[in-house]
Amino acid sequence: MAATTVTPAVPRPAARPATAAGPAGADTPAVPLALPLPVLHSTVLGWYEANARDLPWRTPEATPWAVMVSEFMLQQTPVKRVLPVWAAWLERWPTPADLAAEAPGEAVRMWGRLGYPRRALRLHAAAVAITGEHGGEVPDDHATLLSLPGVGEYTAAAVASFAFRQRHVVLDTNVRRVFARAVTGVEYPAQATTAAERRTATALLPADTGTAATWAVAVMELGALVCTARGPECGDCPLFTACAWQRAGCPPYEGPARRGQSYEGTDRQVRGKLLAVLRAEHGTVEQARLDAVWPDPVQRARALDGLVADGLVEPVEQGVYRLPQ
DNA sequence: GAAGCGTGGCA
DNA sequence: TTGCCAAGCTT
Repeated sequence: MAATTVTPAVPRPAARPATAAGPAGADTPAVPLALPLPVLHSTVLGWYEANARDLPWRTPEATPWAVMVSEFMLQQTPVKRVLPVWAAWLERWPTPADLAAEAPGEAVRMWGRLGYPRRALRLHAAAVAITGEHGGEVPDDHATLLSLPGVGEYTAAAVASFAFRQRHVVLDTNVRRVFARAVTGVEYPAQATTAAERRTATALLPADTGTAATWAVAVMELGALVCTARGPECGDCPLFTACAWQRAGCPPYEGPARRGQSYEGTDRQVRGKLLAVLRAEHGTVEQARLDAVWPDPVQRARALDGLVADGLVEPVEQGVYRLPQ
């Protein structure tokens, strides 16, 4: 990093637009901020050093497996709810082989109420693959990580970056929002990740490997703590004066309506209720117990069929079910 | 590319 | 209260 002192205050940028698409438009990488790259890096990294949360999966003692478990659990679930389950999970299954030796249903049970229990099944399947095909060690390269069940582009980059300190573009919802505001000048990113976003993130990634790894987690943390979806704390933001959205006067979001996920009355809700019964029961469960959770028999049957199809529930005999063995 | 997939907290 | 959001992945 440059010898310049890391100060919270950012030099006041020139009076030209913060973002300038190149002459060729969308195919040209956006010019990142009205801020030299080294200054941007030291500003965000300095902020991170002073404000990062002490999360257990960020400690030096955290194994790659511990990092990977945290990434699975954090897919769409807030940190606060993940913390206790993560700790219990790693106490019980300190290595992939420990989990792989158990029935998948035990993973579903331990998952508790984190939501999206298919993640538990995929984490178990990933542990089986790691144990059987990778010598019991979490793979350290992006492509191999990507081949594991439940590991997509984000998770592969996150594990490679956080657990193995590699240099990868880590694009999650936090990072996308920070760049949407600071670089592009809009309140929210598009629904799906675009090539332009990836170019921007690539252009901003520090060249040094170790610095890049810290940068990735630092930008995520900024999005999680300051540049939040609702009620961002712009007054506390290290990028306040450089932020394109701020300089544009914080224009409200204008894109298509962000899809709200309805829940009440959906199959998802029924699946959740059915699985809650199965999780609480350590043996088999009779049909009548399941029938009690939802009045509509058609929807109930559809939800149960879906759970069976997903491998989250195992039919034992006619009218008897259990978590998968 | 859009839809489906849990759950809880907060404004 | 209701709607929105939370370190996405799979089909």
